[in-house]
Amino acid sequence: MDVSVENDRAPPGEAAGLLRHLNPEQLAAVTLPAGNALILAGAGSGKTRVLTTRIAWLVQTGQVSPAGVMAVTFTNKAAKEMLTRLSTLLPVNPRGMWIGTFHGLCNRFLRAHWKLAGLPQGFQILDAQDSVSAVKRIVKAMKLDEERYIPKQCAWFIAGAKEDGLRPQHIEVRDELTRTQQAIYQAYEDQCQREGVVDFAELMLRTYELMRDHAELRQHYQRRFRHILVDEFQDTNRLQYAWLKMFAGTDNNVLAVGDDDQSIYAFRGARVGNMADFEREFHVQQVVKLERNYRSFGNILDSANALIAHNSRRLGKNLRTEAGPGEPVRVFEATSDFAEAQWFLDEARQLQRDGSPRSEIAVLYRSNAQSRVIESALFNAGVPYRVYGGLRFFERAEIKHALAYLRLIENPNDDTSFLRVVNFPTRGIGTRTMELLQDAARSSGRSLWQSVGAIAGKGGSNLGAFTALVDAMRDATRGLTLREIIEHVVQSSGLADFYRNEKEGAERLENLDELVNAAEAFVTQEGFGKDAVALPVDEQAGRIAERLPAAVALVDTQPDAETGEIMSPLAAFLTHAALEAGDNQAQAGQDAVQLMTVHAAKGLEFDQVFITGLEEGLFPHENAAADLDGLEEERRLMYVAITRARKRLYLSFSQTRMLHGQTRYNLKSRFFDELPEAALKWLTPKLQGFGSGYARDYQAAWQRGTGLGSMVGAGRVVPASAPAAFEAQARSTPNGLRSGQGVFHTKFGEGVIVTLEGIGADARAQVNFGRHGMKWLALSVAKLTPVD
DNA sequence: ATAACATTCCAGCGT
DNA sequence: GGAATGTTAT
Repeated sequence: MDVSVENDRAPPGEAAGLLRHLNPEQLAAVTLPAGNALILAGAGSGKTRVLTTRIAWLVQTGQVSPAGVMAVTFTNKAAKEMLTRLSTLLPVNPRGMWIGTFHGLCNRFLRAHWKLAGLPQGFQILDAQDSVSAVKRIVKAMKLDEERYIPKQCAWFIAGAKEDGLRPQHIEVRDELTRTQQAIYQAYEDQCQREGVVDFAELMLRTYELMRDHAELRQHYQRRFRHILVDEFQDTNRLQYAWLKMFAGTDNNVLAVGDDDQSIYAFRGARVGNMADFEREFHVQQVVKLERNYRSFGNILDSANALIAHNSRRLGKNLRTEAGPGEPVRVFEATSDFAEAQWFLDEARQLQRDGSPRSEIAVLYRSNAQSRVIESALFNAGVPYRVYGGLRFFERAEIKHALAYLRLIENPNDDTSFLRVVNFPTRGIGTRTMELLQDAARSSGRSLWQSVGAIAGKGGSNLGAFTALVDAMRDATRGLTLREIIEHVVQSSGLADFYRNEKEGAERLENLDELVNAAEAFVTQEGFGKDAVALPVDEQAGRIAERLPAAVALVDTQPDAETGEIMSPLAAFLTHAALEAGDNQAQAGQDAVQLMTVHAAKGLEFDQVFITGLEEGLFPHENAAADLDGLEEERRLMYVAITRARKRLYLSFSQTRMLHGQTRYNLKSRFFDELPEAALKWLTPKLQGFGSGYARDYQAAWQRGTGLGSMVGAGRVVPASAPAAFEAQARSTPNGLRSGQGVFHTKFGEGVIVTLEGIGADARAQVNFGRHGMKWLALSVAKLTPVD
């Protein structure tokens, strides 16, 4: 099925056609001569186009066969987009190439070499949740204090260690804390190995180690992938960089595309420094800068450029456009998060009336919790919207339950899945029984499943029934289609009945139906099985295998004699579910307003973009604003947000906001001071700040309209208790100060009163001074001047 | 063993 | 304002 290179070698004319629409810099990047190269690609400069055209050009000019290409991305979306675009550029089936996310490619690699990697053939992948609960079990089993060794933090520590390429024995033990962390890491690793599961970081590390330790394997892959292209290079971590070196060897060509100004993942180990290291260690001769922006108008770009100029340690890049200044950047100050949402709603409606599709209107925010207020406003107004992020489809509880049964069918030793559903729906297996079982498993070093027999006499009859149930599922589903398997499991597990009787179960039942649909879609997706095992297919057709030393079995797996499948559809689907958490809402196709975090917006663009919640403590986030590195990453995040907009950009902030269930008073973000005044248009009077007229009107309008906020249909309930925030704000004290008031302090500068306490000489105020933090001040001493 | 209730903690981004 | 835990009553 793979087409040989010779047949695809295009006439020169066709290759030239590929290049027709490129600007000079893009053209230079696409047609770079052999060698390693770095492309500094600014936002909206046609980065994906350059990457895909480069691949197509290399193939069409006969410089590489499709099988010799590896292209790595971070997100599934980016990988998919690359595949789609390539298929329009090339007459070749791009399946011969390795195109995917780092983790997806590692999965592919480990599926082919599972034996060599010391994994069971049907190894399963733990997502972040699973990983935390696995650590939790360890901490419990080791009888450690869960307050001190917080499972989430331990999981974070382990992932961090792996991303630095460190195994437990490499952890530097300095004190009791690190000693215990090391022990937890070791126990976690043993447990994963026993259960035949790997977490995300393990996919990367195991692949890296396998390449490092097996010369023949390494040579094979280094001979195969002549051209390696890496997208979003600024987001790579230490391990990914080492991994890349391992695949690249010394003779191959690596094209790294990145933008240091869009590095927003340092918090999870990304090293922008990899770009400089790459330039040095890979002897990069050519650095191409793409600075021509085809996305945004001038005012938007001016804002982005001015903002990011406040960062130090940049590689240096300035976006420019020939599109003219366009609309000014509009700035709005709201009195509350509710008012902010209401204002957005009004603007969005106006934009719609002016002819914009809803899907071209995006609301961006720093953290997921902020979506709720905006959702309420849209929901009450009946405006369709779509939220990205938050709870993803495969992360929903009911879906994870169903997947757990399916995983047990594939691999009964998966203790995480066992624990998830052993008593769900409830079948009379309580904590006492489970403790017995876990003790038995621990002392014998076997899985929970294997230990069921050991405690058979001690009230374990229900346990026996459970394993019998799963065994029966396995028997009953043998030979069925994936769809039938899932339908059967949802029924026979009792999940369907359970949710049918639940009050709020209707939506969960729908999701379970949706799971069946997802499976169906997965199966019909062309060549799903091949995707997981493309390597053997390549080998069968290819020439490369002949050159391989016999010592290394390139592929551990023999295809099923009957079906030719190397992986069962079920196993493949479970892998898919773990690696692609999926979208959270399946309202695909409908024209809807887009809601997402700034992180999720990276790589996307919209005609109209609203960046909301631009307040000190929120954006920049208080956990990041403390040190320079953190602050600079926040600024890059803001840069990413701004550069999403094509035509119009709106920035908004609010004086008050509900957070942790209570009202917080925030100052406007320092980023406003870093934007060019000439590009901005304040919709509310600037500097007059607190309680300005426009904002009040919106507030009043909101209060009039509320209370009617009845929700239609089943689903979430939207609180109608917004005005509470304003009562608190309006409450005055005898000395003339009130909470929510803007004040000036000679030392700390501008701030907002958060709380007032005490009377007379005892009167104290808690004031939020933004970047100077929250202070308690004695009013008899501190000189606070009202600023509005 | 389980359901109903009370309490605590959290809300920072993702493969 | 919600999930996830801990506690109590059946």
